[in-house]
Amino acid sequence: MTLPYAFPMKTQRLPAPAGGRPLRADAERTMRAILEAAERTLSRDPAATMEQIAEAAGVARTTVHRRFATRDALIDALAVWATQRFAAAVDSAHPDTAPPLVALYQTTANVLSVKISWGFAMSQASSANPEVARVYSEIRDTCERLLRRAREAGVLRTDVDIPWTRRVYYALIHEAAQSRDDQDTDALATLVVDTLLRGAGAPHPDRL
Amino acid sequence: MTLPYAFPMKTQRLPAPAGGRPLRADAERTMRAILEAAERTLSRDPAATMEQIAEAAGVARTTVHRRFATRDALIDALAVWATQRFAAAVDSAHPDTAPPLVALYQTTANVLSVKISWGFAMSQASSANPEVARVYSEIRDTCERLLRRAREAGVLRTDVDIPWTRRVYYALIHEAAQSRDDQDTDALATLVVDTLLRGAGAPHPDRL
DNA sequence: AGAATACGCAACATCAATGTTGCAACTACG
DNA sequence: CGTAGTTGCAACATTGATGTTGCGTATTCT
Repeated sequence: MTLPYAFPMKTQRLPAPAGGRPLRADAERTMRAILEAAERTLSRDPAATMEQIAEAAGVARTTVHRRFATRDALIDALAVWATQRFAAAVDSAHPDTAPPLVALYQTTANVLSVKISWGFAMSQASSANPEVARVYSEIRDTCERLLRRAREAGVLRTDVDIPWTRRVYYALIHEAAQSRDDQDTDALATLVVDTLLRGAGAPHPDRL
Repeated sequence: MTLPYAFPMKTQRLPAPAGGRPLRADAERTMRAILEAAERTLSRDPAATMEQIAEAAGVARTTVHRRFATRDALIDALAVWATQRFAAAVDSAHPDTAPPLVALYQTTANVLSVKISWGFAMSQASSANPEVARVYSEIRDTCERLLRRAREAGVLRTDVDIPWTRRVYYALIHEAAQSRDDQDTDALATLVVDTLLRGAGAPHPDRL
Protein backbone atom coordinates (compact mmCIF):
# COMPACT_ATOMS: atom_id res chain seq x y z
CA MET A 1 0.00 0.00 0.00
CA THR A 2 1.33 3.39 -0.96
CA LEU A 3 0.47 6.23 1.31
CA PRO A 4 -0.76 9.57 0.07
CA TYR A 5 2.22 11.59 1.18
CA ALA A 6 5.58 10.88 2.69
CA PHE A 7 6.74 11.99 6.11
CA PRO A 8 9.39 14.64 5.48
CA MET A 9 12.50 13.33 7.23
CA LYS A 10 14.48 16.51 6.87
CA THR A 11 17.37 16.91 9.26
CA GLN A 12 16.33 18.85 12.29
CA ARG A 13 18.48 21.31 14.11
CA LEU A 14 19.43 20.51 17.65
CA PRO A 15 17.77 22.74 20.20
CA ALA A 16 20.21 25.51 21.04
CA PRO A 17 22.02 24.84 24.30
CA ALA A 18 20.69 26.83 27.21
CA GLY A 19 24.07 28.55 27.38
CA GLY A 20 23.07 30.83 24.52
CA ARG A 21 26.20 30.74 22.31
CA PRO A 22 25.72 28.69 19.12
CA LEU A 23 27.67 25.46 18.65
CA ARG A 24 30.52 25.02 16.25
CA ALA A 25 29.75 22.54 13.46
CA ASP A 26 31.93 19.74 14.81
CA ALA A 27 30.44 20.17 18.24
CA GLU A 28 26.96 19.81 16.88
CA ARG A 29 27.99 16.67 15.04
CA THR A 30 29.38 15.26 18.25
CA MET A 31 26.24 16.17 20.14
CA ARG A 32 24.13 14.40 17.55
CA ALA A 33 26.40 11.36 17.68
CA ILE A 34 26.04 11.25 21.43
CA LEU A 35 22.26 11.45 21.28
CA GLU A 36 22.10 8.70 18.70
CA ALA A 37 24.51 6.54 20.64
CA ALA A 38 22.52 7.16 23.80
CA GLU A 39 19.38 6.00 22.06
CA ARG A 40 21.05 2.86 20.73
CA THR A 41 22.71 2.02 24.00
CA LEU A 42 19.87 2.85 26.36
CA SER A 43 17.31 1.00 24.28
CA ARG A 44 19.34 -2.13 24.82
CA ASP A 45 20.05 -1.42 28.48
CA PRO A 46 18.26 1.47 30.18
CA ALA A 47 20.84 1.36 32.95
CA ALA A 48 23.80 1.78 30.63
CA THR A 49 26.53 4.04 31.95
CA MET A 50 27.83 7.30 30.54
CA GLU A 51 31.00 5.39 29.74
CA GLN A 52 29.14 2.93 27.54
CA ILE A 53 27.27 5.71 25.80
CA ALA A 54 30.47 7.63 25.20
CA GLU A 55 32.12 4.55 23.77
CA ALA A 56 29.16 3.90 21.48
CA ALA A 57 29.40 7.51 20.31
CA GLY A 58 33.12 7.19 19.72
CA VAL A 59 34.02 10.01 22.08
CA ALA A 60 35.58 10.32 25.50
CA ARG A 61 33.35 10.32 28.53
CA THR A 62 34.43 13.82 29.45
CA THR A 63 33.14 15.05 26.14
CA VAL A 64 29.73 13.70 26.92
CA HIS A 65 29.82 15.60 30.19
CA ARG A 66 30.85 18.78 28.39
CA ARG A 67 27.72 18.64 26.26
CA PHE A 68 25.37 17.29 28.90
CA ALA A 69 26.18 18.34 32.42
CA THR A 70 24.53 15.37 34.05
CA ARG A 71 23.10 12.04 33.09
CA ASP A 72 19.63 13.38 33.66
CA ALA A 73 20.35 16.28 31.36
CA LEU A 74 21.37 13.86 28.63
CA ILE A 75 18.25 11.77 28.97
CA ASP A 76 16.17 14.89 29.12
CA ALA A 77 17.76 16.24 25.95
CA LEU A 78 17.16 12.87 24.33
CA ALA A 79 13.51 13.04 25.27
CA VAL A 80 13.16 16.57 23.95
CA TRP A 81 14.93 15.66 20.75
CA ALA A 82 12.72 12.65 20.11
CA THR A 83 9.61 14.48 21.15
CA GLN A 84 10.15 17.09 18.48
CA ARG A 85 10.38 14.39 15.85
CA PHE A 86 7.34 12.68 17.30
CA ALA A 87 5.31 15.86 17.12
CA ALA A 88 6.50 16.54 13.59
CA ALA A 89 5.57 13.00 12.57
CA VAL A 90 2.06 13.40 13.88
CA ASP A 91 1.66 16.87 12.53
CA SER A 92 2.70 16.07 9.00
CA ALA A 93 -0.03 13.45 8.81
CA HIS A 94 -2.72 16.14 9.20
CA PRO A 95 -4.58 14.13 11.81
CA ASP A 96 -7.18 16.84 12.27
CA THR A 97 -8.05 17.46 8.66
CA ALA A 98 -7.36 14.41 6.50
CA PRO A 99 -10.14 11.82 6.17
CA PRO A 100 -10.07 9.72 9.36
CA LEU A 101 -8.91 6.49 7.83
CA VAL A 102 -6.24 8.17 5.75
CA ALA A 103 -5.08 10.15 8.74
CA LEU A 104 -4.96 6.98 10.80
CA TYR A 105 -2.73 5.16 8.33
CA GLN A 106 -0.53 8.15 7.73
CA THR A 107 -0.07 8.98 11.38
CA THR A 108 0.70 5.37 12.15
CA ALA A 109 3.31 5.12 9.44
CA ASN A 110 4.97 8.37 10.41
CA VAL A 111 5.02 7.61 14.10
CA LEU A 112 6.37 4.13 13.47
CA SER A 113 9.31 5.45 11.52
CA VAL A 114 10.20 7.72 14.42
CA LYS A 115 9.51 5.14 17.09
CA ILE A 116 11.69 2.52 15.44
CA SER A 117 14.66 4.86 15.65
CA TRP A 118 13.87 6.57 18.95
CA GLY A 119 12.15 3.89 20.96
CA PHE A 120 13.93 4.51 24.22
CA ALA A 121 13.64 8.27 24.10
CA MET A 122 9.95 8.03 23.37
CA SER A 123 9.42 5.78 26.35
CA GLN A 124 10.55 8.69 28.52
CA ALA A 125 7.19 10.42 28.28
CA SER A 126 7.12 10.46 32.05
CA SER A 127 10.04 12.83 31.74
CA ALA A 128 10.40 15.46 34.39
CA ASN A 129 10.54 17.93 31.54
CA PRO A 130 7.25 19.81 31.43
CA GLU A 131 7.68 20.63 27.74
CA VAL A 132 7.91 16.96 26.86
CA ALA A 133 4.92 16.16 29.01
CA ARG A 134 2.98 18.95 27.35
CA VAL A 135 3.70 17.71 23.85
CA TYR A 136 2.80 14.16 24.75
CA SER A 137 -0.41 15.36 26.28
CA GLU A 138 -1.22 17.38 23.16
CA ILE A 139 -0.52 14.43 20.91
CA ARG A 140 -2.73 12.30 23.08
CA ASP A 141 -5.52 14.78 22.63
CA THR A 142 -4.95 14.91 18.90
CA CYS A 143 -5.08 11.14 18.77
CA GLU A 144 -8.33 10.98 20.67
CA ARG A 145 -9.82 13.68 18.47
CA LEU A 146 -8.87 11.63 15.45
CA LEU A 147 -10.43 8.53 16.92
CA ARG A 148 -13.59 10.44 17.68
CA ARG A 149 -13.72 11.69 14.12
CA ALA A 150 -13.25 8.13 12.96
CA ARG A 151 -16.09 7.01 15.15
CA GLU A 152 -18.39 9.68 13.85
CA ALA A 153 -17.44 8.79 10.30
CA GLY A 154 -18.49 5.21 10.89
CA VAL A 155 -14.96 3.84 10.83
CA LEU A 156 -15.14 2.87 14.48
CA ARG A 157 -18.07 1.30 16.23
CA THR A 158 -20.27 3.77 18.03
CA ASP A 159 -19.82 2.00 21.35
CA VAL A 160 -16.03 2.02 21.57
CA ASP A 161 -14.38 3.73 24.51
CA ILE A 162 -12.02 6.33 23.08
CA PRO A 163 -9.37 6.35 25.83
CA TRP A 164 -9.18 2.57 25.79
CA THR A 165 -9.00 2.52 22.02
CA ARG A 166 -6.21 5.04 22.11
CA ARG A 167 -4.27 2.96 24.58
CA VAL A 168 -4.74 -0.11 22.43
CA TYR A 169 -3.59 1.88 19.44
CA TYR A 170 -0.45 3.02 21.25
CA ALA A 171 0.24 -0.53 22.37
CA LEU A 172 -0.11 -1.85 18.83
CA ILE A 173 2.31 0.75 17.54
CA HIS A 174 4.72 -0.19 20.29
CA GLU A 175 4.52 -3.85 19.37
CA ALA A 176 4.93 -3.18 15.69
CA ALA A 177 7.96 -1.03 16.38
CA GLN A 178 9.60 -3.95 18.18
CA SER A 179 9.54 -6.11 15.06
CA ARG A 180 13.18 -6.87 14.54
CA ASP A 181 12.74 -7.72 10.89
CA ASP A 182 12.43 -4.11 9.87
CA GLN A 183 9.74 -4.41 7.29
CA ASP A 184 8.89 -1.19 5.61
CA THR A 185 6.91 1.22 7.67
CA ASP A 186 3.86 1.11 5.45
CA ALA A 187 3.42 -2.61 5.86
CA LEU A 188 3.67 -2.27 9.61
CA ALA A 189 1.20 0.60 9.61
CA THR A 190 -1.24 -1.50 7.63
CA LEU A 191 -0.85 -4.30 10.13
CA VAL A 192 -1.44 -1.97 13.05
CA VAL A 193 -4.50 -0.27 11.61
CA ASP A 194 -5.95 -3.53 10.40
CA THR A 195 -5.51 -5.13 13.78
CA LEU A 196 -6.96 -2.12 15.51
CA LEU A 197 -10.03 -2.04 13.33
CA ARG A 198 -10.74 -5.69 12.65
CA GLY A 199 -9.12 -7.48 15.54
CA ALA A 200 -8.23 -11.12 15.05
CA GLY A 201 -11.68 -12.68 15.29
CA ALA A 202 -13.61 -14.27 12.48
CA PRO A 203 -16.41 -12.10 11.10
CA HIS A 204 -19.36 -14.14 12.39
CA PRO A 205 -18.23 -16.52 15.09
CA ASP A 206 -20.58 -18.40 17.36
CA ARG A 207 -19.87 -16.27 20.38
CA LEU A 208 -20.77 -17.48 23.83
CA MET B 1 -20.11 -12.17 33.00
CA THR B 2 -19.44 -15.06 35.32
CA LEU B 3 -16.65 -17.33 34.35
CA PRO B 4 -16.93 -21.11 34.45
CA TYR B 5 -14.47 -21.66 37.26
CA ALA B 6 -12.46 -19.51 39.56
CA PHE B 7 -8.69 -19.28 39.67
CA PRO B 8 -7.69 -20.89 42.97
CA MET B 9 -5.79 -18.21 44.85
CA LYS B 10 -4.49 -20.50 47.54
CA THR B 11 -1.42 -19.27 49.37
CA GLN B 12 1.71 -20.65 47.82
CA ARG B 13 4.76 -21.71 49.72
CA LEU B 14 7.94 -19.83 49.10
CA PRO B 15 10.53 -21.82 47.26
CA ALA B 16 12.87 -23.30 49.84
CA PRO B 17 16.08 -21.32 50.12
CA ALA B 18 19.02 -22.92 48.42
CA GLY B 19 20.65 -23.28 51.83
CA GLY B 20 18.53 -26.36 52.48
CA ARG B 21 17.35 -25.70 56.05
CA PRO B 22 13.63 -24.78 56.23
CA LEU B 23 12.67 -21.28 57.35
CA ARG B 24 11.09 -20.49 60.67
CA ALA B 25 7.56 -19.14 60.38
CA ASP B 26 8.42 -15.52 61.20
CA ALA B 27 11.28 -15.58 58.74
CA GLU B 28 8.99 -16.77 55.99
CA ARG B 29 6.54 -13.99 56.80
CA THR B 30 9.34 -11.47 56.56
CA MET B 31 10.51 -12.90 53.29
CA ARG B 32 7.03 -12.67 51.87
CA ALA B 33 6.70 -9.09 53.12
CA ILE B 34 9.95 -8.21 51.43
CA LEU B 35 8.89 -9.71 48.14
CA GLU B 36 5.56 -7.90 48.22
CA ALA B 37 7.22 -4.64 49.18
CA ALA B 38 9.75 -5.11 46.41
CA GLU B 39 6.96 -5.56 43.91
CA ARG B 40 5.12 -2.47 45.11
CA THR B 41 8.23 -0.36 45.24
CA LEU B 42 9.87 -1.50 42.04
CA SER B 43 6.69 -1.22 40.03
CA ARG B 44 6.66 2.48 40.88
CA ASP B 45 10.38 2.95 40.40
CA PRO B 46 12.42 0.13 38.87
CA ALA B 47 15.57 1.80 40.18
CA ALA B 48 14.41 1.87 43.77
CA THR B 49 17.09 1.08 46.32
CA MET B 50 17.28 -1.77 48.80
CA GLU B 51 16.74 0.84 51.47
CA GLN B 52 13.41 1.90 49.99
CA ILE B 53 12.31 -1.68 49.60
CA ALA B 54 13.26 -2.47 53.17
CA GLU B 55 11.36 0.55 54.40
CA ALA B 56 8.29 -0.46 52.40
CA ALA B 57 8.53 -3.92 53.92
CA GLY B 58 8.88 -2.50 57.41
CA VAL B 59 12.22 -4.15 58.06
CA ALA B 60 15.83 -3.07 58.33
CA ARG B 61 17.96 -3.10 55.23
CA THR B 62 20.28 -5.67 56.74
CA THR B 63 17.37 -8.04 57.07
CA VAL B 64 16.72 -7.80 53.37
CA HIS B 65 20.34 -8.70 52.74
CA ARG B 66 20.11 -11.65 55.09
CA ARG B 67 17.30 -13.14 53.03
CA PHE B 68 18.59 -12.09 49.63
CA ALA B 69 22.33 -11.91 49.38
CA THR B 70 22.36 -9.37 46.56
CA ARG B 71 19.96 -7.07 44.81
CA ASP B 72 20.02 -9.37 41.80
CA ALA B 73 19.13 -12.30 44.00
CA LEU B 74 16.10 -10.42 45.29
CA ILE B 75 14.86 -9.51 41.85
CA ASP B 76 15.51 -13.01 40.68
CA ALA B 77 13.54 -14.47 43.57
CA LEU B 78 10.78 -12.02 42.78
CA ALA B 79 10.72 -13.19 39.19
CA VAL B 80 10.65 -16.84 40.22
CA TRP B 81 7.92 -16.18 42.74
CA ALA B 82 5.72 -14.37 40.24
CA THR B 83 6.47 -16.84 37.50
CA GLN B 84 5.08 -19.68 39.58
CA ARG B 85 1.85 -17.80 40.07
CA PHE B 86 1.78 -16.94 36.40
CA ALA B 87 2.18 -20.55 35.40
CA ALA B 88 -0.47 -21.61 37.88
CA ALA B 89 -2.84 -18.98 36.55
CA VAL B 90 -2.46 -20.23 33.01
CA ASP B 91 -2.57 -23.86 34.00
CA SER B 92 -5.77 -23.64 35.98
CA ALA B 93 -7.55 -22.24 32.94
CA HIS B 94 -6.98 -25.50 31.06
CA PRO B 95 -5.83 -23.68 27.94
CA ASP B 96 -5.17 -26.91 26.10
CA THR B 97 -8.43 -28.66 26.75
CA ALA B 98 -11.26 -26.20 27.39
CA PRO B 99 -13.17 -24.88 24.37
CA PRO B 100 -11.00 -22.17 22.78
CA LEU B 101 -13.18 -19.21 23.59
CA VAL B 102 -13.77 -20.34 27.15
CA ALA B 103 -10.08 -20.99 27.62
CA LEU B 104 -9.29 -17.57 26.21
CA TYR B 105 -11.55 -15.77 28.65
CA GLN B 106 -10.47 -17.86 31.59
CA THR B 107 -6.79 -17.56 30.90
CA THR B 108 -7.12 -13.84 30.43
CA ALA B 109 -8.97 -13.38 33.71
CA ASN B 110 -6.53 -15.52 35.65
CA VAL B 111 -3.46 -13.91 34.20
CA LEU B 112 -4.87 -10.45 34.79
CA SER B 113 -5.38 -11.12 38.45
CA VAL B 114 -1.76 -12.15 38.78
CA LYS B 115 -0.42 -9.40 36.58
CA ILE B 116 -2.22 -6.67 38.48
CA SER B 117 -0.45 -7.71 41.66
CA TRP B 118 2.89 -8.74 40.19
CA GLY B 119 3.35 -6.43 37.26
CA PHE B 120 6.97 -5.58 37.85
CA ALA B 121 8.07 -9.11 38.56
CA MET B 122 6.35 -10.33 35.42
CA SER B 123 8.12 -7.74 33.34
CA GLN B 124 11.37 -9.47 34.29
CA ALA B 125 10.87 -12.25 31.77
CA SER B 126 14.25 -11.40 30.37
CA SER B 127 15.56 -12.61 33.70
CA ALA B 128 18.95 -14.23 33.73
CA ASN B 129 17.26 -17.12 35.48
CA PRO B 130 16.93 -19.98 33.01
CA GLU B 131 14.01 -21.48 34.92
CA VAL B 132 12.02 -18.28 34.54
CA ALA B 133 12.89 -18.04 30.88
CA ARG B 134 11.84 -21.65 30.40
CA VAL B 135 8.44 -21.15 32.01
CA TYR B 136 7.79 -18.01 29.99
CA SER B 137 8.73 -19.81 26.84
CA GLU B 138 6.42 -22.69 27.72
CA ILE B 139 3.56 -20.33 28.43
CA ARG B 140 4.18 -18.62 25.14
CA ASP B 141 3.90 -21.94 23.39
CA THR B 142 0.74 -22.76 25.27
CA CYS B 143 -0.70 -19.43 24.26
CA GLU B 144 0.09 -19.95 20.62
CA ARG B 145 -1.36 -23.46 20.73
CA LEU B 146 -4.53 -22.01 22.16
CA LEU B 147 -4.68 -19.36 19.47
CA ARG B 148 -4.18 -22.00 16.82
CA ARG B 149 -6.99 -24.05 18.27
CA ALA B 150 -9.14 -20.94 18.24
CA ARG B 151 -8.30 -20.37 14.60
CA GLU B 152 -9.15 -23.91 13.66
CA ALA B 153 -12.42 -23.64 15.58
CA GLY B 154 -13.38 -20.61 13.54
CA VAL B 155 -12.99 -18.17 16.41
CA LEU B 156 -10.07 -16.46 14.70
CA ARG B 157 -9.80 -15.60 11.05
CA THR B 158 -7.91 -18.17 9.04
CA ASP B 159 -5.41 -15.61 7.81
CA VAL B 160 -4.18 -14.24 11.15
CA ASP B 161 -0.53 -14.52 12.01
CA ILE B 162 -0.30 -16.41 15.28
CA PRO B 163 2.89 -14.86 16.71
CA TRP B 164 1.62 -11.36 15.97
CA THR B 165 -1.77 -12.17 17.46
CA ARG B 166 -0.10 -13.47 20.57
CA ARG B 167 1.94 -10.31 20.93
CA VAL B 168 -1.17 -8.22 20.52
CA TYR B 169 -2.89 -10.37 23.12
CA TYR B 170 -0.04 -9.89 25.57
CA ALA B 171 -0.07 -6.16 24.92
CA LEU B 172 -3.80 -5.94 25.56
CA ILE B 173 -3.42 -7.79 28.83
CA HIS B 174 -0.63 -5.44 29.78
CA GLU B 175 -2.76 -2.40 29.04
CA ALA B 176 -5.74 -3.77 30.89
CA ALA B 177 -3.58 -4.51 33.91
CA GLN B 178 -2.53 -0.86 34.02
CA SER B 179 -6.10 0.31 34.55
CA ARG B 180 -5.85 2.12 37.83
CA ASP B 181 -9.56 1.84 38.53
CA ASP B 182 -9.32 -1.80 39.49
CA GLN B 183 -12.47 -3.07 37.92
CA ASP B 184 -13.10 -6.71 38.55
CA THR B 185 -10.93 -9.05 36.62
CA ASP B 186 -13.78 -10.55 34.65
CA ALA B 187 -14.82 -7.21 33.18
CA LEU B 188 -11.24 -6.51 32.15
CA ALA B 189 -10.90 -9.96 30.64
CA THR B 190 -14.05 -9.38 28.64
CA LEU B 191 -12.66 -6.11 27.39
CA VAL B 192 -9.38 -7.70 26.39
CA VAL B 193 -10.90 -10.64 24.56
CA ASP B 194 -13.50 -8.48 22.90
CA THR B 195 -10.89 -6.06 21.68
CA LEU B 196 -8.66 -8.85 20.50
CA LEU B 197 -11.43 -10.53 18.53
CA ARG B 198 -13.47 -7.61 17.22
CA GLY B 199 -11.05 -4.71 17.23
CA ALA B 200 -12.52 -1.26 17.32
CA GLY B 201 -13.74 -0.97 13.76
CA ALA B 202 -17.34 -0.87 12.64
CA PRO B 203 -18.59 -4.14 11.13
CA HIS B 204 -18.96 -2.94 7.52
CA PRO B 205 -17.09 0.27 7.00
CA ASP B 206 -16.31 1.77 3.63
CA ARG B 207 -12.65 0.87 3.67
CA LEU B 208 -10.25 2.50 1.30
C1' DA C 1 47.31 32.78 9.92
C1' DG C 2 45.22 33.60 14.28
C1' DA C 3 41.67 33.31 17.70
C1' DA C 4 38.22 30.67 19.51
C1' DT C 5 36.50 26.47 20.32
C1' DA C 6 36.46 21.44 20.84
C1' DC C 7 38.51 17.11 21.99
C1' DG C 8 41.24 13.30 24.37
C1' DC C 9 43.47 12.06 28.33
C1' DA C 10 44.68 11.60 33.00
C1' DA C 11 43.85 12.53 37.45
C1' DC C 12 41.00 13.59 41.17
C1' DA C 13 36.82 14.26 44.19
C1' DT C 14 32.32 12.79 45.55
C1' DC C 15 28.66 10.08 46.57
C1' DA C 16 25.16 6.76 46.91
C1' DA C 17 24.18 2.10 46.88
C1' DT C 18 25.69 -2.26 48.04
C1' DG C 19 27.26 -5.70 50.88
C1' DT C 20 29.41 -7.21 55.55
C1' DT C 21 30.03 -7.91 60.50
C1' DG C 22 29.21 -8.08 65.47
C1' DC C 23 26.23 -7.79 69.12
C1' DA C 24 22.22 -7.29 71.98
C1' DA C 25 17.32 -8.06 72.25
C1' DC C 26 13.56 -10.67 70.91
C1' DT C 27 10.66 -14.72 69.26
C1' DA C 28 9.31 -19.13 67.64
C1' DC C 29 9.25 -23.79 68.72
C1' DG C 30 10.23 -28.19 70.80
C1' DC D 1 11.94 -23.31 79.81
C1' DG D 2 15.87 -23.33 76.88
C1' DT D 3 17.88 -23.26 72.53
C1' DA D 4 18.26 -22.01 68.04
C1' DG D 5 16.97 -18.80 64.85
C1' DT D 6 15.68 -13.99 63.69
C1' DT D 7 15.79 -9.03 63.79
C1' DG D 8 17.40 -4.17 64.48
C1' DC D 9 21.08 -1.23 64.89
C1' DA D 10 25.44 0.82 64.24
C1' DA D 11 29.55 0.77 62.06
C1' DC D 12 32.53 -0.23 58.34
C1' DA D 13 34.46 -1.60 53.64
C1' DT D 14 33.94 -1.58 48.79
C1' DT D 15 32.79 -0.36 44.51
C1' DG D 16 31.16 1.76 40.41
C1' DA D 17 29.19 5.67 38.44
C1' DT D 18 29.20 10.47 38.27
C1' DG D 19 30.99 14.85 37.79
C1' DT D 20 35.21 18.15 37.63
C1' DT D 21 39.60 20.19 36.32
C1' DG D 22 43.77 21.20 33.74
C1' DC D 23 46.49 20.83 29.82
C1' DG D 24 48.25 19.68 25.30
C1' DT D 25 46.61 18.93 20.72
C1' DA D 26 43.54 19.35 16.91
C1' DT D 27 39.87 21.48 14.42
C1' DT D 28 36.87 25.08 12.82
C1' DC D 29 35.90 29.57 11.35
C1' DT D 30 36.95 34.18 9.84
